[in-house]
Amino acid sequence: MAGAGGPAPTVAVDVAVFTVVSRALHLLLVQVQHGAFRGQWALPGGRVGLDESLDEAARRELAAQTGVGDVYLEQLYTFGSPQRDPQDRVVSVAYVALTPHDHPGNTRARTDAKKYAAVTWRRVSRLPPLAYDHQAVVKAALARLRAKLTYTNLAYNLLPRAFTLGELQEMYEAILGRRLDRRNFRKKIHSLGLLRPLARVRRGSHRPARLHAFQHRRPMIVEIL
Amino acid sequence: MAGAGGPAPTVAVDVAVFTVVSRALHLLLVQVQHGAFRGQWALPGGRVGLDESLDEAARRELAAQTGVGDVYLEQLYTFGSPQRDPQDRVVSVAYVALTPHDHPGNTRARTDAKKYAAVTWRRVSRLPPLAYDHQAVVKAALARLRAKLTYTNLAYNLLPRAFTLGELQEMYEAILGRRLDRRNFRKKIHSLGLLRPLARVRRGSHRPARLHAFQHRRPMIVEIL
DNA sequence: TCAAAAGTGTTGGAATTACACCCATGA
DNA sequence: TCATGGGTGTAATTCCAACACTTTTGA
Repeated sequence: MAGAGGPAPTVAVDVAVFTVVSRALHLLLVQVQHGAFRGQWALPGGRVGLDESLDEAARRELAAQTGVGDVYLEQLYTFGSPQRDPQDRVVSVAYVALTPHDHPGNTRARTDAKKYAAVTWRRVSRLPPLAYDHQAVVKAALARLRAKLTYTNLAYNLLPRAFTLGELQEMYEAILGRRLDRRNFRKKIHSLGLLRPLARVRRGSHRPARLHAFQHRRPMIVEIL
Repeated sequence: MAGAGGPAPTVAVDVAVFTVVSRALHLLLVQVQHGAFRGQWALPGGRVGLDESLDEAARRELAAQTGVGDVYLEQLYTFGSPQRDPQDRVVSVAYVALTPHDHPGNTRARTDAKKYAAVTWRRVSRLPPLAYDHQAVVKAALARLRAKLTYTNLAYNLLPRAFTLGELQEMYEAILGRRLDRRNFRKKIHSLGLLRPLARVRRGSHRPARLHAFQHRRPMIVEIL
């Protein structure tokens, strides 16, 4: 608990960043540059510095490796099996992060093509093999995401400012992996008073849909489903 | 993520062990032996070794410092603020542990008086000031415990093998901090089929109460309250 | 006029809450 | 006999799940 000791594990962070693109949940991956897993895909992350908190380290590594900033960030679980990294002993604090697809912070990962060549968004349903124990991390992150969507308003971190009720429902269906009854869904959302109808509508080759925004853009405990 | 680097935080574990003694929730504390917090009370814990997992480190430190073994153990959260330990940078993986009051593993903490002089069970409602950021750890541990009691059968880790329905209800009331309706509580517990009535009864200066045991002594997701 | 998504209520069943009296024992 | 906790059922309410048709627009 105090004083300097013998050999010790090092501390890293790994971040599972999710977003919803065209009705499908996507995960942000980077290509490993060094070591035994070189060339494989992995979660962005890296060593924790001496003078930064774990959250700060997660944000720093995420921005440095992918250009994605200003995400919702939540600590998930700490993975510390001695065998998880074959080279040396790394204890990794895993994070879940959420960001809207159209957010300026994450489009950078696509536009600055040279700098972020080894960065990609992949559909969660079609992930490549992942380095380290990152498949287990992603599995835990998905479970957390699914659970928290049902009893919090975290959805606001995945959608743009304005959206239709249909888009909100599609997002829930994409993440939870099941269909929801449209009438019951809207009834519930309305009764919770989470949303504010906007003046604008979204047009398409069908009846225009009213746009809505979240009343509050901060985490709240709300029983949604 | 790979290779050896510069100065790095060290990794420790801290364990918040709860039990229920005479209708009150208790927490296991140890006296700090070295450093700035010497003499103050703290959660048992210590450095993680190179060749052990985090769970193993938690069990090892718990047993070494308090003699308490064979507990239910669950990772809680990782605390990594640079200022949490004034001496050096320690990232601490916090655990919640549960054990029945009459369990052999924890009575050792009381009987081997010499070896475990600096170990004590304290009522959660009357905790002394704690070293490091352990007050925050305990707060998070309590929140986790309260939440999980309502949707899992973890209660079996806090009660002896055989108990009355009244004792089970008292345990819930002690931890959740609110009274429960006796008839509704029993109805719910019975309908879930979690318990097995035993032949024996508990006697007192009142009508004897039937003893029960948990049907399964392993973690299960069950909506209890 | 057609296709496509938006919008809207009701009903039956299930689950939850509130609530009061008698029972068996030891002192 | 009294004090103490053990044991039980019902009615009202709330919550949840199932279900279909009309509307508005662009093509």
